[in-house]
Amino acid sequence: MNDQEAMAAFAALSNVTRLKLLKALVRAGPAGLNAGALADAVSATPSRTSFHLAAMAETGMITSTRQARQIIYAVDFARMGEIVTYLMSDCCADAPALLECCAGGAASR
Amino acid sequence: MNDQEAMAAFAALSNVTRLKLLKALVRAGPAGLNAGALADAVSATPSRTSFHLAAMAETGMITSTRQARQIIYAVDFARMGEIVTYLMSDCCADAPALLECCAGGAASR
DNA sequence: CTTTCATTTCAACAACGATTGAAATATCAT
DNA sequence: ATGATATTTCAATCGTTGTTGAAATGAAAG
Repeated sequence: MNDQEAMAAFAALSNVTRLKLLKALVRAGPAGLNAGALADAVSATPSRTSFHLAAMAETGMITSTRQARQIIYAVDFARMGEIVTYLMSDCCADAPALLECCAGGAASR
Repeated sequence: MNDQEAMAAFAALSNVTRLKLLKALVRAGPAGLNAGALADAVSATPSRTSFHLAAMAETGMITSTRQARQIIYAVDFARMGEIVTYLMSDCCADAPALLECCAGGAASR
């Protein structure tokens, strides 16, 4: 994960529709959801949903696989991990004050 | 940290100049750096630098304090921690696959 | 092979973000 | 006060991103 990839990932996270899509996909887990269901979940038109899903897939954050007539999207958790890691180490140089939030923070709440 | 604040933070991270500024400020640590030094560090005009610093300060990512003629900027590490935490828990629901990157990942590399 | 369903692509337009250079503000020294 | 330094603000411009609805693609069913 280089700076450019990371920036693209952050850009993907800075839009309401895309953030909602990610949350819906996280909730769905590895099984994923099809485009139509996602459009419903985030109350967006098919075209708008497709546009944003394509943007997210471009960053590697999510994957897409065709299943008959539908296209199933799912979170790539490994890739999401890379993004968090980038933010912690590459970007913030493993600042001690930041590592705390991880040690006792996210995991335990 | 709510969704809107988080999105603003991610937007702040999705621009080369701002990412460079953050990295420079992380390197500088709690002492921070003045606007001029930051402009030099990231090879940007004063006006451009000021514009982006204001955007970053708006998100709470950095703080600014006047010291005589200069304005010193510094990373708010607690706030950065909140951003990481948001990404891990609020956004990704503490997905097990993600927590790994934190447990053995960022801290040890 | 036509119809139906699911999704994407496209073109047009509106909204937003970034860059530039010049002018304004703030602080200190003479 | 005047001048010098540090930084911000402003208006103009430009490129990028988001939205819309209509048309195109792809896959299955009759």
